[in-house]
Formats: sequence, structure tokens, C-alpha cells
Amino acid sequence: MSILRPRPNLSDIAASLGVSVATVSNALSGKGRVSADLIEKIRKTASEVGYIPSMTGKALRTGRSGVLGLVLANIAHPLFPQLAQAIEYAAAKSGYGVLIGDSRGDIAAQTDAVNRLLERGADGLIIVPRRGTRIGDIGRPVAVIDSPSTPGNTVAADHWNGGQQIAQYLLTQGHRRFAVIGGSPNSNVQNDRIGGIRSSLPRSAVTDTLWIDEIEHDAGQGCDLGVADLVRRGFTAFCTVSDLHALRVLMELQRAGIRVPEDASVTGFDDMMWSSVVTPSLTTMRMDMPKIAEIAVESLLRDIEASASNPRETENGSLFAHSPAKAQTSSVPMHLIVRQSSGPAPSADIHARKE
Amino acid sequence: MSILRPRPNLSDIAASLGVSVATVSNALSGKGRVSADLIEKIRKTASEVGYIPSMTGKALRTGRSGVLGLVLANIAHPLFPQLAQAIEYAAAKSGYGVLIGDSRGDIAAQTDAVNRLLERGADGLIIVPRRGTRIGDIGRPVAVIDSPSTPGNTVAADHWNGGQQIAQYLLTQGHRRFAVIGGSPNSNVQNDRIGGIRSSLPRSAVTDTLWIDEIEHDAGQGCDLGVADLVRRGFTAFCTVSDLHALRVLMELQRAGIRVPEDASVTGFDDMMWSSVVTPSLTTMRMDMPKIAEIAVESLLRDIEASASNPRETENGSLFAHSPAKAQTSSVPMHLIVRQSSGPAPSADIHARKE
DNA sequence: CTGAGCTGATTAACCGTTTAATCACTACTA
DNA sequence: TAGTAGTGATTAAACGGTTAATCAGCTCAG
Repeated sequence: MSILRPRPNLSDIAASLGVSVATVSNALSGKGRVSADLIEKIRKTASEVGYIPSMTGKALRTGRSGVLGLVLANIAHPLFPQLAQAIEYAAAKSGYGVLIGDSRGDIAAQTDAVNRLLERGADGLIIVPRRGTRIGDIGRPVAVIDSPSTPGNTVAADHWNGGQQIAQYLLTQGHRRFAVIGGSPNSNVQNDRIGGIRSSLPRSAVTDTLWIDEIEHDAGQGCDLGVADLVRRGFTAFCTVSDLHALRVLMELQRAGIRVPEDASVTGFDDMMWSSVVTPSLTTMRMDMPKIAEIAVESLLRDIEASASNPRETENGSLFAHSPAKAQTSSVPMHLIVRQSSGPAPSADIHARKE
Repeated sequence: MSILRPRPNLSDIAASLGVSVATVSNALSGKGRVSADLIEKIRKTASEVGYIPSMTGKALRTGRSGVLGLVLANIAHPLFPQLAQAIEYAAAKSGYGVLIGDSRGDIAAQTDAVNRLLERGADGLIIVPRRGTRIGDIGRPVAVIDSPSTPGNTVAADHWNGGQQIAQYLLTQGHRRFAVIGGSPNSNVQNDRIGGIRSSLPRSAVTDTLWIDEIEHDAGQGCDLGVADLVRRGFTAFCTVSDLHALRVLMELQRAGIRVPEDASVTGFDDMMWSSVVTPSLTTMRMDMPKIAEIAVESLLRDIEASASNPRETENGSLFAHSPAKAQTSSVPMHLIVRQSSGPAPSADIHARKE
């Protein structure tokens, strides 16, 4: 006894076949010149001994770790799971691993998180920045996922178009009086969504916009938003920019004895994991996370590729701005998911009377 | 021009000071014998040129990557953010990075995910296994987070005690007729919670247990659970094992015009991110993720430490079961969070009449 | 004055892989 | 027959750090 089991490496294979390490490396990577039957033999023994290439060795030599860093403003964000899963999948498909970094909502910590990932040798970073934060040059390729209207953004859901879609859907259902509900006007994403909604409503439609943060600032956290009142005033469509808001509206209406969707329709955004299990289940706009992730990863890998074959130059060797291939921002369409919380507007007669 | 900027390394520092690489390495790591003032000088230039040690180089030599793998049955699980954040934080505190792997709910993929992380050189794995899956030997230290009653578990929330706490809380509020609501009896976690709840209820209490999966199997997905009916039959406490279930119950009661918490109390588990924003906000039991993560990471690092200084042996060099330090499973207490969805039982008179 | 003992630094091997350069050999071509 | 090409393999030098072994110089006891 007393033989510790080291994972087999190239030289083990080389030794057992009586050839050189370089030949084994070439055979397995298909790069140099190796005879067909030797390649075959090497492949065979490699799989026999259960050879697993050491990413570390490879990384040291090639200067590429095969790891992408995923930086989030706040991991605890409810959309993170969808995104992380999509990114992990897209990266794994291209043979990359995903290292996570969290800034826990703290702006200063965002830099720390970025640095930690860079120290670990991440080849590139995917960043979902904190509201309003801009990502400076970090000397390595970066893909930013935020909103199409964020400068420096790489890819994002087309929130504006998402707003248009939901508004148009509600219009076809006969709705004409809209309450548009957002959290805070400081969010690019929310502004895009609301912009899209309002831009799709005809002049004849009646619109009111509610900012939850403002209402709560006056009336205290968790207060009523007064949506039941709006229904009495003839509003039939409650178009929120987040399922979180939609849920809140939904419960407030139910408590007031207002039936959804018979008396009023409620819609959300983001299709959160519970949105399909509440009753009535939520009509919502869903981001195409797999696509977003795929584009982000693709763009990032392209940049990494480019910066490897074409290292950037500086006049004095000092820090110098990294100029990515400047892939123009791409917007990924959102998908309308119709569920139970929305339906035709209550019969027009009633409104005629009210108006 | 035409000088690409490589990140400075040990030999750069060594060259600029006219000393050997080894000395610089020793100075920075505080290992060998280096004079105090030389250490000072080396430290200074190191920070001046912005030296960042290459984890890769270090990893190759030491055989340790400084990276932990986090394997999840399904990243899209709503509790993942809390957990990932806690693990990332705990790992970062000890200088480790976190690589994520997702099996997307697929059992076969779980093995793949594990292998991918191992290939990337993860020093150890933290696994949150899919229901019922057991983790075989993977040749490296592992920490499992599932439920205290899962064999091979390393650390988990004390779900049983959590059930006891919530039951006791409801008892002190005067409740005597309990509806205990779970999703599926196949989950260790849910069984623990329900076991804790029931074990705390006195014989005099009336208890009914509802399994949502079973009800839906008969009546179709998204169907009513019949909780309003239970209220009419005198039940006042709806004790669910997940905030997801609690939300569903809450909405069903509200739709039936039953006031919460005046007419009935509803409680959940897990304190999901939206649980505080619904109205009424949810009373729930929260897992102490930071603590769980801390213990998992600590235990894992201890194992890694141990397996490094004391490599295991095999008789023939073949695969051999990895025996961790067998730290006994530790249970982390859960915390009761009282919010608006629970309160005193309706006046006893009413029940007296019913009983 | 010699050798032991300490201090502060250097040398060189090593981790596992990649890859440019080289070499031995065979097979053509002139 | 010598020179040229091509083929299939090897050699050796990296990559960036760690670390055991070595060494030079100094002090001090015997």
C-alpha cells in the first residue's frame, strides 16, 4: 500500500507507450504531425488510464484559463437564477467554466469582485452592473448585460419592445384605461419598459403612471397603492413592470373584492418562478435568458479570441483603454406569456356609462 | 510603441531589484529567510508595479487551484441566490473562488457537472443534491447540503426544529386547529419540517395534512386547495412548508373573503425575496444561509487541508473510496420571522361553539 | 586558527502542457 | 548521386510560481 493516486498526465501516457510527451500532446490535440495509427494508440491508452488534461497546466502555458467571470450587482436578485443557469449552460457548451462574483449590492464591492475574478485568471467578464454604475477599463474583455439604453451595453432584453408587446396585447383585449405601475424612475430597465408601454397606447387611451417608491415614501412601506380606487374610476388594465409589483396589485385587488381578470387585468414582467403558481397565474413578459446568455458569451469569446491573436499596444506600457470589437449592442425580443390574470376588458357599456 | 502590457510577475520584480525570483517569492509569502529591509523593498515595488500573483502558476506547482465547485441540482431554484451569495462570501473570505455547476434538474447531468468542475481543478465540491440522489466517491473532498436526515449530509438547516418553532409560535397565539400543507411527501426537507410541526402539536390539537401534489393530481394543476372550506370547519392555522405554498393559500383565502390574519393565520418557510412585499407580508421560517455556507466551506477546507498533508492510500492504485474527516452532520437553527400573515387565533368562543 | 553554526541569499528542479525548432529517415527529382 | 521535399517523430524552452538544497559570508567558541 501507500501509493497515492495522482491523476495520469501526458508523460504517463508517453512513458507507457515509449514516445515523447510532445507527440502525445500533438496526437490528442490534433496539431502536429503524428501518424494515424499512433494517434489511435495514444487515444486508446489515454482513455484507458482515464486521462484528464490539466486545465492548470494548459492555462499556464497558453495564458488562458478557460474560465469566465460572472459579476452581479446582487446575487440575491430574483432573476439571477435564470441568468446564471443560462450563462453556465452557454459557457459549458463552449468548454468554459463560470466563476461567480458578487458585490452584494455594494458599489465599492463591485470593483473588489471584479478584481478577485481577474486574479483568478478569468479570461473575460460578464457583468450585470448595479444601477447607474459604469464599468471602467479592466484590461480584459467584458460583456455587459443591462438595458439597451445603457451606454457600453453588450446585450440585453428589448425592454422597450416588451412594453410595446404587453400594451398591444392589452389593447387587443379591449382595454382603454391603463394604470402603468413602476417601482422607481431611476432604473434604465423600468424606464425602457414604461416607455414602450406608453408609446404604444393611442391618444384616446387614458393613462396614469404610479411609482411605488414615491407612494411608499409618502404613505409608508407596504401601504396600499390605491388600485382598487382606480378600478372604481374605470381603470381596467394594471400594467406593471415587474411580477413583484403585479403580485402586490393582484392581492390588493382581491382583498377589495375585485375579480381578476373579470373586472381588471393585471400584468407583470420577468416571469418569476412563482408567477405561474399564484392564482390567478400571472400574465407576464419573459426575457429570453438563454438567448441573452448565448449572445453575451459568444461576444465575450470573440473578444477573447481577438485579444489573444491581436494583443493591444500602448505607447509607454502603461494602462491603456481596452477597446473591444465594439459589437453593436444587440436587443433580444421578450416573449409574451398570457396566463389567467389578464383577459378582455369588462364590457364596453359600463365604460361608456362611466365616460 | 508596440509594447504589449503583460501583467508583472515575480521575475519582473526580481530583475528590477537585482535579486533572485526565489527571494521575491519568499519575501512576499513570508516563508524563507529574507532580511527585514529587503522584504520591505520588495513589498514596495510589488505594489508599485501592481503585482498580482498568478493563481495559475501557483496552482500548477502546489496542486491546489484555490477554487471550490458549487454543484446545484437546479440553479433556477428560488433559494439558490441566497445560498450562492452566502457560499461566495464565505469562500472569498478564505481566499477561495467559486465555480458553479448546474445539473438543470437532470440526474445524469449532475455527474457531468461534477466532472466538469473537477477537470477545472476544483479543490473540493459543495453539493446540493437532487432529491434522493446520493453522491458517490469523486476522489476529492465534498460537502453536502441537503437535510440533516440525508445520509452523508454535511450541514443543513434544522428543518425539524424549524417546524417545531413555527408550531410553537402558532400555539402561543392560541391556535388549536392546524392545516399542515406540503407539496410532496418525497422530499426529505419537507418531511423534516412537517415532522417537526406535528411533533410539537398537543394531542388536543386538531390536525389535517394536505399534499398539494396529490390534490393537483386529482383536480388538475392550479386548482383550489379547498382551504376556505377548512376555515369554515374551524381551522385557523395554515402551516405550510414553503412560502410558495403559503402564497397560494393566502390568495385563495383572500379570494374567498377570509381575512388574514384576523380570521386565519398563514405561515410559510424559507423567507423568499418577495415574502416581505406581499400583503399581508408572510410570517415564515428562514434558514441561516450565511451560517450554513460558513460551516460547509469550513468543513470543506478542513478536508482539503487534511487530504493535502495526508494523502490517502490505496492498495493497488485504483479508485478508492474517499473518507472525509466525517465531521458529524451539523444542524443550523432556523429563525422565526413574524410578519403580518399570522396573529392570534380568532376568539376562543367561536371555537368552543364549533367544538 | 580552524571548524561549527547562523544568516541571508541563490540555484535548480518541478508542476503539466504547448509549440517552435530540430532531426532522422524515406522518397523523389534532376 | 547529390540535392530537395516531405513525413513522423523528438528536443527543449517556455509559462509563473514554490521549495528543497546549496552556498557565501560572518561570528564566535574551542
